[in-house]
Amino acid sequence: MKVTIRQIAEKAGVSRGTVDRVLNGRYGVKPDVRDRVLSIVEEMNYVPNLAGKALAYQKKPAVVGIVMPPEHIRFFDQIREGISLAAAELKDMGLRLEFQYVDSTQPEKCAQAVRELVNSGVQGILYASLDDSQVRAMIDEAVDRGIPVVTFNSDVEDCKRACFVGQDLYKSGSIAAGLMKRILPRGAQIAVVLGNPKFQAHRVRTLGFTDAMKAWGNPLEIASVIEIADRYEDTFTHVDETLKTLPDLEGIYLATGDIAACIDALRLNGKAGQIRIVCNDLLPEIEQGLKDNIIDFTIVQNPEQQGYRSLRVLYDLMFSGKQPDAELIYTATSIYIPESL
Amino acid sequence: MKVTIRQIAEKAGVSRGTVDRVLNGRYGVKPDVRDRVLSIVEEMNYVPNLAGKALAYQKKPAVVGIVMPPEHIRFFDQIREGISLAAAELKDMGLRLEFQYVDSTQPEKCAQAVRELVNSGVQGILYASLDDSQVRAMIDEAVDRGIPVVTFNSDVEDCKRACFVGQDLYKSGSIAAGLMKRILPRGAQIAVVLGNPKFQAHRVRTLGFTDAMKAWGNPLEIASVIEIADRYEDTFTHVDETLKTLPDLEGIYLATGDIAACIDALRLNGKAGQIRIVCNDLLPEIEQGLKDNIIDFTIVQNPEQQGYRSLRVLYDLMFSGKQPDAELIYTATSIYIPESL
DNA sequence: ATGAAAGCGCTAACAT
DNA sequence: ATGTTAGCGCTTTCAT
Repeated sequence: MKVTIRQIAEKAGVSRGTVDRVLNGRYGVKPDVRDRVLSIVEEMNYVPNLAGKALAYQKKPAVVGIVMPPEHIRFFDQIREGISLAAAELKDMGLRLEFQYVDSTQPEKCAQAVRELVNSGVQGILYASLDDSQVRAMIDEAVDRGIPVVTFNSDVEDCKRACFVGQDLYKSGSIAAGLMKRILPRGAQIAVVLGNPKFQAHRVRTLGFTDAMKAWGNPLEIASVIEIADRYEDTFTHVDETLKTLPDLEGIYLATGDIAACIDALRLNGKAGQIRIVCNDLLPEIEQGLKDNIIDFTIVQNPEQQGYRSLRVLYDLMFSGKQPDAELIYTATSIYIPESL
Repeated sequence: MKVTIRQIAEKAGVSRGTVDRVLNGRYGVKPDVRDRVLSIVEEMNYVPNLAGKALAYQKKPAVVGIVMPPEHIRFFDQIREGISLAAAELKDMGLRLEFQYVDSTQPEKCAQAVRELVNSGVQGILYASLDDSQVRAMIDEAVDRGIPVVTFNSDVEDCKRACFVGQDLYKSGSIAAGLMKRILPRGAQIAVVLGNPKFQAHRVRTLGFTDAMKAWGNPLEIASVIEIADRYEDTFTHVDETLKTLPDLEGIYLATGDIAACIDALRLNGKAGQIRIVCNDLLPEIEQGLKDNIIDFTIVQNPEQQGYRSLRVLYDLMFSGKQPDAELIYTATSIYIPESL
């Protein structure tokens, strides 16, 4: 049978209330009693019963603050679905979600969102927004105040967050390289649309791609790396120019960037369907591109799983004190073709 | 605030005990009281609180019986991991797992396993074994006795099971076709190793593959379909013979069958790495084949997710009475290349 | 046939 | 500083 606080209390010769105080770090316990209880907890391998906790939390559920981009960012739709699924499963487990939608281009806004959550008394935070020094500082403060933080989809590095749930970006780049190598003849010219080097995701994917190519002795020729291609116009202009400069181009890897712009540039140059395209994620325009046989492969990062797992990991942390299995929890990276839809 | 049995009881002018009896279909409630309670339950949109239920079930947890192949079948390792993960999350939710490992070639043994679980009083069953008339009959009996059954990984069709959690086999075949089409030149000769037509998985995958090819106007020539290739010897002999008969063969799709045998046959014929191979799943020999660049692509069905979701769906069914979202719950079908490992 | 009440493990308000 | 106790929602035993 499982160990309960009652048994701990008996063995320690104190009341259940005291054990509860010790376990939840509340003030008002003599240090020696505290230590005795803790050692017994350790010795008996006590793990709290979640049903019991959940029931006790019914009146005032623990609040999980979630910082993420606003609802019109479609990429986050699937992530939100994953969060909803986990939330539905945890509906009676004593937690309540509080969303903070922030524009992820503004560092202060992001840090401010975390600050507000902390001040409003949340007991756990899920964060998917900008990686910035102000944000890092706020996350560290939250953790110091005993509020666990889990980042998802895009990480905040070098801070005290418990873990990150998201994609292995480097692997994503390597996979793209592997695909290109398989579908193009040796020596073919390709271009890489890096996107914006300020973003870790763009950089690391490109690195994974170029490293893999190098490791294979460069079976393909990376004839152009297009940077600063974030918005439609940038991307269109750059891709259009590249297509004109490099008439023999046979493939494009979009580490990210505006896919619609790339497709439009291809179409305008009469190259749609002729140049092999590998990109990331599964937005509506990418599904269309796959169906139209303009995009050959897209590499997906299981966003629903990212939402689902991050909430579960945080719940475990908050209610069981269970540390995540790893600091970086990667969701499966898989390859989609039109037939996958 | 949530509706509780207490509120139902008040509104119906009965005691909580009576409401409980009605909700759990226990005998000893006058029909008119019963109806009144039920209509109020309906009207107030009552959903049981899982923490409350879980706590009440602590003393004698509900037993989930799991019928699956024995532990030495490595393919099920990942599925077992998924089940374990779900079980860990549900550890305090009032259930206990009871495994029944059966040889999935023997219909009576499989049916018998289900029978024993039912007789031993389990309250839910997870089944992943043979699809057979005896099994179907036993599953129907279980369901008639109020014990929900969920099949996973391989379905049992035309029976009263609540749902199936597993792969979309037809899509898996189409994806294989899509890959072959992309990596081979038009008109190339390929072979399909069907495996054993007795198994639905083998048949349906092959059908998905050939249907897709047909729909595209047969860009590749299916020069040979190898049946009855279950064990090493069969597969080796057939593939070896095919390689000798068709010297121009450029690709092989293994809907299933013994991959090691296929690789050995390729090696002995000096064709390893020259003929493009697409297969299924991620067994150790397939990982090796990918790394050695003998296998080009493998199509994976997310077995861990199958284990995880099937247990969660069954739990919802048992404790919330929540019907699954669909009768067929498909886990993601994704494509792996060596870089995916 | 139905009501009353104890108990599942934990928390928190109240006592001491 | 520590003990006591009343719930949290549901099941189940014991009365009636």
